[in-house]
Order: sequence, then C-alpha cells, then structure tokens
Amino acid sequence: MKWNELSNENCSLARSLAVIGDRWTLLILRDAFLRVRRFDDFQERLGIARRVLAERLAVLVEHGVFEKTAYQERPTRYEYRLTKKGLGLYPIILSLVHWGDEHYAGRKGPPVYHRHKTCGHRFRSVMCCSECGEAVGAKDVMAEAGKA
Amino acid sequence: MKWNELSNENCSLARSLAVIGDRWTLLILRDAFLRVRRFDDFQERLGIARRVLAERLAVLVEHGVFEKTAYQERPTRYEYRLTKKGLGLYPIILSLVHWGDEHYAGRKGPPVYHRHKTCGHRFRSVMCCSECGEAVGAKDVMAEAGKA
DNA sequence: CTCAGAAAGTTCACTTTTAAGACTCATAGG
DNA sequence: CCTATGAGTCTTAAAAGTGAACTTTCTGAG
Repeated sequence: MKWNELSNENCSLARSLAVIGDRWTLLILRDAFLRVRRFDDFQERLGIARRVLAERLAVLVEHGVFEKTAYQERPTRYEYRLTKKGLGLYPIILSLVHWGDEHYAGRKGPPVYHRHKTCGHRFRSVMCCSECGEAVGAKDVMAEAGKA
Repeated sequence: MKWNELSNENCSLARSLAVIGDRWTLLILRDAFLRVRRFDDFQERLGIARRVLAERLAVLVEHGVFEKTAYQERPTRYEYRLTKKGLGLYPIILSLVHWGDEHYAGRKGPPVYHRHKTCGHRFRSVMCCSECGEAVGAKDVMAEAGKA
C-alpha cells in the first residue's frame, strides 16, 4: 500500500493517519500546541529538513489543520495556527504523551506536567464515555459495523 | 534527526513515537485491538510487506507492547497478543478513530461505532481530567516543566 | 547607496528507508 | 512423494529524508 492510498480506506483511523500519521507531523503538532507558529521556529526546534517541513505544513494547511495567515506585510511573512479541526487533535497528542509518561519516564518523573485550568489540578488524561461519563478501557468497548 | 534518536529526547511524546509512531504500527495495533493475532492474518488484512511486518512486530515485542507466545508446537507457531502496556494504547487509537470520524466520515456516518459495554450506549471518546472528571480541551490545559 | 540580516521557503545531490514479491524452512496430511 | 500452512528471510527497486547552499523581499545601519 502506498501512503496516499490510505485516505481511501474505509477506516477512520487510516484516514486520520493519512493526514497526521507521519513521523514528523506529530512532532510539528506537539510544538504547535506549545504555541510555535513560524517556519524557522519549527525548523530550529525540531531539526527537521526545511524541505520536509515545508511539505508537511502544506499538507496540514491543505487539510485544514493549520491556517496560514500573514502576520506582517512588506515583506509578507506567514504563520501557522491551529484551526478548530487542528485543536481537535489534542486528545491524540495528550494520549501519546500520557502513554510515554507512564512507560518511559525516568525516576525524575515526566518532563512535562499538565494542569487543568478549570479545576486547578495537575492531571492525566482519562478516556471517558460520552454517554455515561465513566472511564473507558479497551476491554469495555465493543466495535459495531456502521453503514459506511 | 534519525528515528532512533527520538527515544533519547526528553519528551514523552517523542518517546512514544519512537515505539509506535510509524506508518504501519498504528494500523497493526488497530487490527490487534480487533483481535487479530497471527502473522499471516496481519499481513493479509493490511497488505503490508512481510519483511516490514516482521520487523515491526519484533520492535513491538521488544518494547513489551506485544507478547509473542506459541499457540502450538510441531511446527511451532506464534501469535502476538497485546500486553497490559499495549492495551494502554487504546486511548490513542480511539482518539485517532474519533478524529477521523468527525472530519472524514461520509454521509453514511462512520464505518465503525463503539459501544460501551458497561452502560450499553454507543459513544464517542471524550478526554477527561483525572482529577475533576470534566471534559478537557486544548485551551483548558497549561503545560508545566517537570524535573526531568 | 551598499551591505548585512531576517523570514520563509526552494533546489540539488546524495543517503537511508521502505516496500513488493519471490524464496526458504519445518511440519502435517493424504 | 506432493501439496499446503505458517512464519518468516532475501533481493532489488522505489520513495523519503538530509544538509547545505541559494532565492526573494524587505529593513535598518554605515
């Protein structure tokens, strides 16, 4: 299978991966959630080849994950901001961070903590059921075929 | 940056990606959560090159995501089962599916629904705060440096 | 005016990774 | 013996990634 055929699969996971399931893309997104917005900042923080960064950003803009807007004229300079759709990726990012925290943090604990502004506590992300609000684990879920 | 240097980064997301952030790995895991366990079954369902599949499974076993156990002797045949650590990846998978459902499902709706056995309803995964239980969005979170 | 510098890319010449598909090996059944 | 099954390995060919230099459009300093 070629990478771009992935978006034709009848699977939401595959279709998500076609957009963000790339080595660099998730690191770009991580930095975006840390408010990095400019080409050179991404490039320098990640050490990514400029060609690859340009291509990934273009894909993400095309898919509406980032919005490319000028932050100054003369010379025109652009920045990349997460759209609403892009912000919707946060659970994915946070789940990845959380799994890494749990299994790969050293004795000093995880490199970053997350504080929930609303309640004021440091927290972990927990996956919950939209209907009953309880925490959900892999064993509590049954997959059912949809119409598509 | 080379891919294996990723695990040396002081970032939980990068360390997770070093293990599962690969094009194919998340598709393998998707199938694993659908109870696929054998080499040929993975290979056939995914259309992945056998060499790549063998290599990915080996990495995942090495990292304790899968456990490789013989399900018969003479000739010895193995199967790959998710460990507890592997089951912990479910939130990542489900978040990816959910984002795909939300943005790439056609008019027929998503290809797969998930039912919460405990409460009996079809549900979406919602990311919640471990402390107060409320739903958490990107804007509600503040990152704080840890000691590591 | 000229020169240096910034920001956001492009282009080029290679390396490294990935992948497709044939091939191997051990064993079982007929 | 012949074929089938499961779980891989091997060989090439194609795709992706890399680092360095180059481009374009301005600004500000000397």
